[in-house]
Amino acid sequence: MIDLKALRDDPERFREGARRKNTDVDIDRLLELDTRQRELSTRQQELKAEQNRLSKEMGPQIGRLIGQLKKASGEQRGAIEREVEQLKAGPQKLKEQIEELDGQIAEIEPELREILLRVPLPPDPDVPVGRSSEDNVEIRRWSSAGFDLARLFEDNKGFSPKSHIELVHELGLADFERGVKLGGARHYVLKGLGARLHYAVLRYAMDFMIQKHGFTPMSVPVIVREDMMVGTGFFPGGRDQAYHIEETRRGAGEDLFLTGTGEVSLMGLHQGEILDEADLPLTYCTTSTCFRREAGAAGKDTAGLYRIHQFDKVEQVVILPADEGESRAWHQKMLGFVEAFLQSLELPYRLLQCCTGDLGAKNADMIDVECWMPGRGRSALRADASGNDAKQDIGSESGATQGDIGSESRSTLGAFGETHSASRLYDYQCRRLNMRYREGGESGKGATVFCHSLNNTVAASPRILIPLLEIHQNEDGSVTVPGALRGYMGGIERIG
RNA sequence: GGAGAGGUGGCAGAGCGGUUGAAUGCGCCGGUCUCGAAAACCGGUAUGGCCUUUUGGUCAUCGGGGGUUCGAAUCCCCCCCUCUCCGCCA
Repeated sequence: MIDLKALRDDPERFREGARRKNTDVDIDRLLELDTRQRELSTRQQELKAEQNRLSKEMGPQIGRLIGQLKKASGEQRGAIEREVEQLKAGPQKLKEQIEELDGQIAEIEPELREILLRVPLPPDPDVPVGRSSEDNVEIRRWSSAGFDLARLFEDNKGFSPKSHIELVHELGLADFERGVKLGGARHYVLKGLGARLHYAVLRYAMDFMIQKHGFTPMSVPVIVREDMMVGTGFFPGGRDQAYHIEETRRGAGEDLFLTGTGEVSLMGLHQGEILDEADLPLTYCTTSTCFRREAGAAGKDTAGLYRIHQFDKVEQVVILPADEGESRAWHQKMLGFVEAFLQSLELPYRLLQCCTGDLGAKNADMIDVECWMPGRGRSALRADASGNDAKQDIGSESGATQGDIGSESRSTLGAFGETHSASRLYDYQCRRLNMRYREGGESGKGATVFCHSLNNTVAASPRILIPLLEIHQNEDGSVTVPGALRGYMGGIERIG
């Protein structure tokens, strides 16, 4: 949530921010409602002050009269009762006026709140302006020795690559048919060494963050209250993306939601708390199962492990004092962790500076990491082999960007595919979550300040298995397990 | 799942229709005393909003929401959470 005061002071900054983010939000309406709301509540507040004053006076008087009433007889009673009624009449009028204002305020509040929750955080001035992911700007790319991203996979390795779909079929690592039988479309089963590889990546990613970078591991709920979804900024905008557990429909409890990322619970941990500045920054990581409805993605990436309803993800989150420099520095650090992680797995990747149109409401800045997927961006020719829908063109949807290799050969193209996303949010999330710290430490008298937060993926599997299998495949159809994972695979060096 | 007890300030804990934003203790901050420290004593110590140039004023908040009342931490309703006992169980 943005700071309403800041919006009053400089509405143009937020109008421009929304424009750059390609977001349609009626800021003038918000200002209008805000002004009206403040007028009404100021007036109401004055009435309440008067009411409180009267009440304090009347309390003892009425108490005394009621005492008399008990002892009084017949005629006296009537006189006393009338006196009490008279006393009550004054505040009664105030009460009616207050209630009327209450009604007026209640009328505008939901709309005000709804708009306020949707006003995006303005992007930082150095974020390139653009409309969609097409306008994202590559920052740098990395590739392991012996693999040249400027050349085709074939030219690098001397053979034509298989897609991960073919590989998991042939090596018996996944079972899509039974996944769909169990959970419907976009479900899958990882089996045997496929499952083992999945867990190996997750455990390695977790240890990487804990042991190398001192992050605190957490095991957190994936079922959360609506507050948490709103507080972390996923609602109301992303309501369609979350699975909704409608407990109230069975007449009990409150509705709950399945989280689409560990970020929700990691950030929600300290909701409503005032933290000790000495404890900051808090650095947390978690492995959690993530659930996404993929609403609006019908027909996209229907085959394979790319876009699915359920996956596991190691997520990193940092909560720090409010400081732009710190925020920027940590953003780079968190990206650095991911780069080192991918390099240790010998997975070529690139960093993409997301443009303003691709940021989402809560980010001031966002940098995506995309891994090179040699089997991606290929036409139906190959996908056909796995018995899946032959009409789709896997390379043309958002989230994947065609390699700039310039080859016309459809069977050997390859593409980058998004595997990580590093967000910098300033106080947008912490303001919603009411998560603060006291300046100058625990015993200080400093003001309470909203924390800043950042988050980034460490590894999301099975999506990360796509480059892992495709990059490390061998000509004989086997896949070499990168050295970093062997310890988590019982020493297995090669699959198949 | 059944029965009961409870949720109050940083913590513990009183209050159970009016003068209570809230006793008291602990903690914390400042001061007195002291060469210094401790002890003792004195004073201070919630969060948010709105109005105000400063000073200050005012409203809201006693798990959350709604209601009764001139007036609610206190009464009523719904929900959430915690604890105890019984039952069941990974």
